[in-house]
Amino acid sequence: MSLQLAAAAHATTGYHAMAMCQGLERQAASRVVAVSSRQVLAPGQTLFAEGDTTENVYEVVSGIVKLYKLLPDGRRQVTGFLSAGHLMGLVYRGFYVYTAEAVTDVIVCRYPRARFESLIDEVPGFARRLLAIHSDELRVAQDQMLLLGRKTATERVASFLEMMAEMQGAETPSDDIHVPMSRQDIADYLGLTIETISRTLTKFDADGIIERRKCDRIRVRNADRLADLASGDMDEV
Amino acid sequence: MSLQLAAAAHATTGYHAMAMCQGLERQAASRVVAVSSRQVLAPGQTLFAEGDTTENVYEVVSGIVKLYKLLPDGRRQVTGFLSAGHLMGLVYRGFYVYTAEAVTDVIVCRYPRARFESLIDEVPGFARRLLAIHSDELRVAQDQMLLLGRKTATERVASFLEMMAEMQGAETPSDDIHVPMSRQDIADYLGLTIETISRTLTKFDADGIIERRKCDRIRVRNADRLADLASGDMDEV
DNA sequence: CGCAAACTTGATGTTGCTCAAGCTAGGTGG
DNA sequence: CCACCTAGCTTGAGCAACATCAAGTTTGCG
Repeated sequence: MSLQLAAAAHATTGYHAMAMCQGLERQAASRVVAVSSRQVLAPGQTLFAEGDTTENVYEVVSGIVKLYKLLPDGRRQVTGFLSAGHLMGLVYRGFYVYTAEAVTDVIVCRYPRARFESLIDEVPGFARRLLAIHSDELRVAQDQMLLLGRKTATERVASFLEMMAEMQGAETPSDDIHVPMSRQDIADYLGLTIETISRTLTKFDADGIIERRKCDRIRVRNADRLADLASGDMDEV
Repeated sequence: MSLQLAAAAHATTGYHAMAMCQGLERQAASRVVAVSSRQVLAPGQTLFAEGDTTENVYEVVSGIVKLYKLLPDGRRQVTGFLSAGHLMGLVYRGFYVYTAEAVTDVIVCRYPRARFESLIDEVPGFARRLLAIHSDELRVAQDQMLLLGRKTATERVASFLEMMAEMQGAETPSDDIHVPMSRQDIADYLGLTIETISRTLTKFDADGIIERRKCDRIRVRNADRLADLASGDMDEV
């Protein structure tokens, strides 16, 4: 895809500045956009699977993608939910370490690996940008290890709700947060079971911390309380 | 420190090629080494703490370092044990996200952040090298999430023993593996308690999978069995 | 309206935690 | 050199948090 064509394609979709290009000069950003193309996914569709050779790097343009790993007997760990602006498959070499699957309708931007890699050396500031993205992912991963290793079920669910609120910009704190993923996805993300997720949400509702509108829509009624629970500060109520 | 002085300093210690310089040209590697200096740590000594501003990047030269995060009430999650060649504090900007503490006697190589960062743009191939290191750390973090979220105590301890064996090069598979960290460190790494670690090792010993020599020395007697347990393949014995 | 999938709720079970007591090894001083 | 002391490890008994198993209930879709 030529630079012009790519620019045109993105212009028609109303999508101009890839998150990956944040902080890059106009000329540099153009070169990154030039090697990209778009792909649409329906809910449940797999973008790539754990163990596949890394042929592309992807950026989420819209929607939510879940990443997960499996054990031989089917136990699953969701390692992350990605919203617009996040990268997947940025593995330096070899194989994807997780499966990526669309949770909602998703649009991703695809960068072929070979061309993507050459940009690292050619585009000024691009490597720094990737390092920044990577180090942020690592920070999130560390937090998740703390959650999985040491937090209680209550604290995990509270942390999850905080994350979802933040993911949605959390304009008005009293606004509904949208939870598009299934209870099973949440459970596999938090290292719990669907029943524990359900019961914990019921308890939060009873305690006036949240209000359950529909199963995929939750209103936070006491954000402070939720934050305390999430951080593990609270002497467990 | 001038390039010559740095080279001399490292020559006298018998330490020449930093792991960070793997794959860099001789000239490029020299420039990286030039900004570095060494630091020695006794067991239990803290290199930097979670929340400190990132002033240096460190590379482990010898010994073992543990990284950990704390919850307000003191619960602890060890996010990694690092051996020679691994990097710490490679956060793109801001604050360390974990505390780094020496487990054994440790020598680290220190790179001041400001000078380190300028190398990213100046030294050819350096950024790629850092990306490769980063993406490997991310892979390890994903594996650890799977362990913490979905593996049983038995599987976790087996995974840990495998990791320790690999960390030591695992020349002869029948060799002793050295476990320099305390039971508390292991427990906080695996999201378990010291009692569970102890009991699980006792069980492995009784089952002929390992032989406990001393509390910090373990011989693997049945590596295949251990590998099966670690991967979660086994229908639990 | 009816069906299926997803969610909630309840009763019971099990893994790993807590609490408590011995044991062991390594270091210290008499 | 050896007895003592302490920190860390092991072992045991009971318990709690969360999982499992089993109904119900809601939601969304054809």
